[in-house]
Amino acid sequence: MLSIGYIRENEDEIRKMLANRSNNADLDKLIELDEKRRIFTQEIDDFRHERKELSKQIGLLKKNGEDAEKEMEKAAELNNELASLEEKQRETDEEYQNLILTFPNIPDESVPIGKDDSFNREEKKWGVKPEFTFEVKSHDALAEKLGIIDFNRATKIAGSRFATMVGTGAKLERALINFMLDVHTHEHNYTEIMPPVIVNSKSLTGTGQLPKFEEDLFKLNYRDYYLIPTAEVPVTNHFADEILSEDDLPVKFVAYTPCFRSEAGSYGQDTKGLIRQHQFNKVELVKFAHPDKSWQELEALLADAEEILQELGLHYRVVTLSTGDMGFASAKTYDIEVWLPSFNTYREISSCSNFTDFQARRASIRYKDKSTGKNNFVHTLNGSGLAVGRTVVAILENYQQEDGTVIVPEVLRPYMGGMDKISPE
RNA sequence: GGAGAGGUGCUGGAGUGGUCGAACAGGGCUGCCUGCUAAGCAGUUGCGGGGGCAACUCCGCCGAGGGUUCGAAUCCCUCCCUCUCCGCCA
Repeated sequence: MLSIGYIRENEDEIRKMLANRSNNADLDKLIELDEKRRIFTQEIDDFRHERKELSKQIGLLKKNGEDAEKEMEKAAELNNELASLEEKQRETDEEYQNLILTFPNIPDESVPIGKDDSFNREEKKWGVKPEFTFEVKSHDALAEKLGIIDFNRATKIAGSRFATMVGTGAKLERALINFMLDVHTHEHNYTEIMPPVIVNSKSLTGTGQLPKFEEDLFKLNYRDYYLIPTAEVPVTNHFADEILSEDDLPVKFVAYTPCFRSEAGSYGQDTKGLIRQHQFNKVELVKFAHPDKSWQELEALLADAEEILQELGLHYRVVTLSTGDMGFASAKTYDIEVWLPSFNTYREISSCSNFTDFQARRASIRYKDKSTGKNNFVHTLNGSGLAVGRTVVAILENYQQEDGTVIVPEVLRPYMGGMDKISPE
């Protein structure tokens, strides 16, 4: 959420920002509602003040055994007027709240301006594209031949966009999770946490998935419950409605969770294989940072995610998402895209963002400034470190051999009982 | 799921209709004192919002939302959460 004070004072900048993001949030309406809301608030405050004074008088009069009829009538009249004002304010306020929640975060100046992903800026490449002397197979073809992923049975028991990992496939998935968690906890000093994977709508509003993106979520038919689309939701909300000590910043968490996405609106895209699933595993990095430090924390976060790919020996590039391609809550997003030979392109495997105070404001996550004693909003950041399913895809495709076997990257072998090659089960 | 108890400020804990944003204690902060530590003395100490250049001032907040009343932390209703016992269960 943006600060209404900032919006009021920087109307032109906000208008330009919305255009850059191709967002049609109604700024004029917001400003109008804000003014209305403040006028109502003022009037209601005045009425309440008057009523308070009257009530005090009534109390005193009654105590002295005097007649307070006149005052009580006056107070009842006041209450009538108050009630109608309060009703109007309630409506205005609700409309205002609903509207301001649909305003996206302001992109950082370093973000390229453009309407879609063609305006994303490539920042760097790491490693080299693997060369193949034979025709490469797609990961799903390889996995089926090896008998390590069963797509058909997953479809039978759940539906499309699900997969069952079998034998070495399941072991590879688990090895990757453990490897990633170990690197981030032991080498990068993140604290591992395992949060609920079901959350309420308040949490989803806090991180920005609601109210605008409800159709992307799986809503449970029980209470106000949703399956998480990413660990960002429960982990960022870990400190919702709390005030942290300045000395505790930055707080760094790493969480492994399954993630659930409806993938509404992606019909026909990536229908084959593991790329786009309703359920997938992800190791997520989340930081709560001091506002003065969040940009350097973003660079560090990106480096932490990159290291996983480097240790796995996977070729990738880093791009900065353009204003039109970046997420609603983000001020700046780096995508790490891994090379996938069968697609002959780079595909997103991690997304690292600085949300500045946008989520902190929605979820009310603050820290107490030591020098001023004031409470300020922290900055929140997160990034995949990494999406596990897509890492499996990248390993299968990049390490495939002509005979259909797959070499296990060295760093994973200790996690796979020493296995150095995946052969047919 | 059943029976009972309870949710108050950083913490403990008073407060059952009127001047209570809330006694008291602890903690924190600031002075004084002090060889160090501890103790002592005095003061201070919640969050959000509106108005004002400012000193300041006004409104809201005692789990959440409704209701009764001139007036609610206090009374009533609904919900959420916590604790104890029982049932069930991994």
